[in-house]
Amino acid sequence: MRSYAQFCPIARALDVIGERWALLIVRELLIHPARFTDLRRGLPGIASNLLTERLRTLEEAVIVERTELPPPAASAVYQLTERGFALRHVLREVARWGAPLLDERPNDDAVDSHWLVRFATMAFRDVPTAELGPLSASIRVGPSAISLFVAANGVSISAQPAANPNVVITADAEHAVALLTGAISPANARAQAAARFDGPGGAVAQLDALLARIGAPPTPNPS
Amino acid sequence: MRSYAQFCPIARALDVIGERWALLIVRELLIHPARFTDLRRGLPGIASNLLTERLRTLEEAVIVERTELPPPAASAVYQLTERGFALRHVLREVARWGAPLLDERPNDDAVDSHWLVRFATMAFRDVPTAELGPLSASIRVGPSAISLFVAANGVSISAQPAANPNVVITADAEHAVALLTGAISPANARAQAAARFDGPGGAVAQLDALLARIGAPPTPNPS
DNA sequence: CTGCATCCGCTTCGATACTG
DNA sequence: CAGTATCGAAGCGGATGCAG
Repeated sequence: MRSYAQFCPIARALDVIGERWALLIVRELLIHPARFTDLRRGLPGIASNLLTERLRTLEEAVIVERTELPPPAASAVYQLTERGFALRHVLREVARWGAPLLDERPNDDAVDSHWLVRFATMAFRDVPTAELGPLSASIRVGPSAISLFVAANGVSISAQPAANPNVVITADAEHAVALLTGAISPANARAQAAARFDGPGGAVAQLDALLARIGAPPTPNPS
Repeated sequence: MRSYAQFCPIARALDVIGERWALLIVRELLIHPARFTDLRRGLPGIASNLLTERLRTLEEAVIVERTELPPPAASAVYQLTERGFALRHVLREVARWGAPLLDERPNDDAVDSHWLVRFATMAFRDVPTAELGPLSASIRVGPSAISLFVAANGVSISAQPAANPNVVITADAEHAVALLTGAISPANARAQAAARFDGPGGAVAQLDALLARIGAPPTPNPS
């Protein structure tokens, strides 16, 4: 990409991550390391040569690392470096900003629940669940729905609908993303009628506790 | 821009703000509304037809608003809508991520202090200064330097060096941006030897108090 | 199958010139 | 000052080919 040639942290950042597809590749790798073909699956429409080129650029920028797997699986895996992983903060804000757009123009793109799985995976990755669960929950956002299974050893996420979830959370995309990125508390979301939690009070309380562990609200600073 | 056609808040956001120059235009407008030519000045290298087209796209996306000024100044001003202003959170994270890049490749782009003025302006825009100041400070980052004038009615920022600043803050770009976006406290920055505050203790304490009002540390959540 | 490289038509960008 | 018009260059998207 042509550089903006400006001595400014934003311009410098965009020199590296401003190219088409670059942030979406990072988005994919934020879930877990992936192979070339896995990435293509998650990025419908990308030309293979472009993916090759982007991966090279991201490797040069020390955002992505290419690792050759040992012989049994003669293949290469791409994963984020620490600097690449730091982009989760950028993507979190991009997602928060973009979520309302999903509610506005809900239905012309291919709809699958992959995006919800992604956010749930990121949200619950390192959240402690001791003393919580076992319980199951479903998150419904328009046509998308995923399942959560909370156990003492962590939260597992599935794109399949759960049989009989203890709690069903229903929200629009904006507030689902806000909940899953810690921008809003469950109580607050309910107070605004922005989310519904259907289920027995005890289970809802447990989910509240779980969601509260995702993180603090966004920085209120004016920068 | 061609749409990613994916039902995902990140992809939808990038459909709108992922085009070349788009976020830099928003960056300019975050300081204050600007006219076409003001924008060109802040975006060296942009072609005039591209700026025209981007402004139109951003207007359609309800990020930018075009306002015709009344007759005396027969001109148009571009300013951010609320949705556009909300992009400050995205740009804050982009800046935090990109700041270390400035320290790595310090010196091949045109260097001016405009970028520091921008961050300081954003940082101190709505910060209360009652009981603080009057005092002056200088922030030095490599070849760039700006001046701060703290008074009871607010903080004014200048790209000119102050004559005899009460305090001189010296830091690398990474930590200067971290300080000005509230990602790190002054005490913490000094403890890491990431920033120096030179001046009498009383004045430094006042600057500490000022910087502490910028905002809380970044959200620690793992999304 | 995975991980590319090459070719080609199309879109977007960038530089410059020009106009109300 | 605030754009529009033009045109070559670069980047993108899709198809295809191919080695390991």
